[in-house]
Amino acid sequence: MSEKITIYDIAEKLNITAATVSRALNNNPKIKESTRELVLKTAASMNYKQNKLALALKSGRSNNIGVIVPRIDSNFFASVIRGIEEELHPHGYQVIICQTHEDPKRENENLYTLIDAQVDGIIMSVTDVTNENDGAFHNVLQKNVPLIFFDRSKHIEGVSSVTINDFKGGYITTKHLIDEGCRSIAHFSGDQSLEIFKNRFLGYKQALLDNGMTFKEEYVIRTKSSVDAGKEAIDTLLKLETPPDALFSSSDFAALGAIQELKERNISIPNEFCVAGFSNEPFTKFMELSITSVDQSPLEMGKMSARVFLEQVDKTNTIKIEKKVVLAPELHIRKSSSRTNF
Amino acid sequence: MSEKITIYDIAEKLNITAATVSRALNNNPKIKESTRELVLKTAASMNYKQNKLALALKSGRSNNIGVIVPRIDSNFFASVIRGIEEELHPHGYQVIICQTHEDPKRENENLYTLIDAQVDGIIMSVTDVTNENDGAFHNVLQKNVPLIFFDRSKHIEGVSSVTINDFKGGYITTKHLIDEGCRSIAHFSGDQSLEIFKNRFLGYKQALLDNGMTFKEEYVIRTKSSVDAGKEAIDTLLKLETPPDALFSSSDFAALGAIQELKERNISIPNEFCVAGFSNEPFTKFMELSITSVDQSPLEMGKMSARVFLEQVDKTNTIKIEKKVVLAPELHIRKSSSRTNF
DNA sequence: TACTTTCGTGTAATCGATTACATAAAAGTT
DNA sequence: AACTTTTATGTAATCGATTACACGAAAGTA
Repeated sequence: MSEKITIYDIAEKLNITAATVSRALNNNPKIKESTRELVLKTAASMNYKQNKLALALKSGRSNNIGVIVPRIDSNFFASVIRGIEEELHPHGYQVIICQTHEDPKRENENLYTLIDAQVDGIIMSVTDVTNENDGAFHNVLQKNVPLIFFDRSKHIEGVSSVTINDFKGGYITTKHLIDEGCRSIAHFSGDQSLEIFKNRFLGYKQALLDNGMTFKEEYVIRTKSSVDAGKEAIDTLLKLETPPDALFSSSDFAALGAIQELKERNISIPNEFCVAGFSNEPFTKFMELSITSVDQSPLEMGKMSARVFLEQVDKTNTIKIEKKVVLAPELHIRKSSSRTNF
Repeated sequence: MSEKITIYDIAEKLNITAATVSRALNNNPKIKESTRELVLKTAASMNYKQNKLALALKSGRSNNIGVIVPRIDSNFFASVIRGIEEELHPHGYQVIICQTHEDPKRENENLYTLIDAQVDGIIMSVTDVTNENDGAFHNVLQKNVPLIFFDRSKHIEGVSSVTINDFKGGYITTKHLIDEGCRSIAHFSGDQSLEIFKNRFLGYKQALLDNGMTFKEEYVIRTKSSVDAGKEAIDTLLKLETPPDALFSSSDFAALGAIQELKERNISIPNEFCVAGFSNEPFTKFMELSITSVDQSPLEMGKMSARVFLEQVDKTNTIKIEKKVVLAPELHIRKSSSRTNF
């Protein structure tokens, strides 16, 4: 019933060799037109399907690309993956998904597994920069498999990356809050070992200094990216002697937590307190009190990563290309920080 | 540099044959303990990695499973995929993602591509039941590749499915609205050719009838799953001679649109009007006016689908098993429909 | 001692497709 | 006619691993 038709079956039926069949199917110009047509017709009638595994083994290319993300069920990562899939699909690549759950061990394991599976490239967002076990990464590079980081990257020679300008994201958001009249702006930061959070913080700080405002260490709180973490953090800030009157959060979820807590205390947003987040999660624009946030254009990031991969995949044996693409962040100003008009 | 170490390299180094190396690596009991240890040690020192493609070609199993979804960047599908990945990862399977964008042509194409890629199984959510081109599906079944539908399924003999009890979801939600004192409940439905929407509608209708309320055709509106579609639809309803005082929407997004429009008209929720959605999208619980919604436990649905696949994958040559798993929906009651206490 | 088992390893086919090289037939050239 | 070139196809190796079968050596049995 489930007969697997191979080129040998076709060859046998037509009394020719598999080599001829293969050539006919691949439009090799050395094949007589009549035989080609005959082979093509026979192949179709026998419902022949090329075995990609055999092809992959022979050619050394699997036409699969691995994508490693902390988790897939976050709007940001899902959108990036969507971008990657859409850009790569027309080129015949399939996307294999791996999750790390922020565990460096899983990250290494995934890298090894993907290499074992002979993927033609790996696009990933790093989990933990402090992961000292570079072995897995070097294993990838040594095998000449193109490696591309997106969003969260690591400094490894010969590795391309697609990120957004997080510094600018932090800067323009903070500047916006200043423009709205906020005078003491706090910041929720993330794991400072990750470049993205460090740069958002640096952009925030620079914007303060450039606009004649003082930077206060106590206004910077390291939080996890969750609603509860945001509630806790804002609580700490409000207990200060001189509490802030605005917040730039590196996480939309933490920003939401802060907003919920502020409302609880009857602090009016945006009049008494302005809030801005980061990532432009879908809910930020759905809220009644919509939340200002920085968009990272994840779809574009995914597509760009895929394009960088495509550029590299064929040249992999020549020179190591190291391409750093930096996308521009886009601030979406919404009610949570709009004192002027809305 | 990027030397690919094979069992032949190990064999050569040790002056034995590749067969022996293979057997040693696979813990074949016929191998002398000393040789096994020697091979294992040498393999490790040479950094040998088994070529999965060769293995796949030989064994006919790729250890890849294909997942087809309309789109990946929706919380529901992303969560299902997460569940699948987490359940299958320990078994050594990799997950290949395909998107259909609700296009039956893409659906067929993806099916063929996955079969070409020799996946060991396919887990999918159908795009369009009216898709008459069953060829792709039968091609899968004929090749004895386990096929599992989740959420949106199609009636095909020999195909297992994992769904939720949408009828019950519609029923309990409608009953809840009745219990809150609503007397004329409207319904936003989706594409009635999809079982899920038909069943939610039927559950809604039955709940009305069981509770002595009249079912009105004019209260049922077919909408797309978007905020704008919800706004439009509620507008239509409010123009009726006797407008409804509650809404059960098959889509959270449409429910949100309705809520935004109701607020615009200063209709108080939940006092004057109750709203409930479906899918339990993250934003429904984040809103200040949180939205009542039916949870479909997508993570569990993904895991269950994966388990059904695992059950079938080995028995595929024996009897065709057709397993229908139906998960229970869970109503999350929130502010948008809670008149009593919150 | 002669014969049978057991053990450990080698030989070679196989999975399905591609392709360098060889070769026979056809066509072109002088 | 003799020779060269072109065309179309066949032969066989290759990608890397697995495994049925074969076989020599060691061990066990009578």
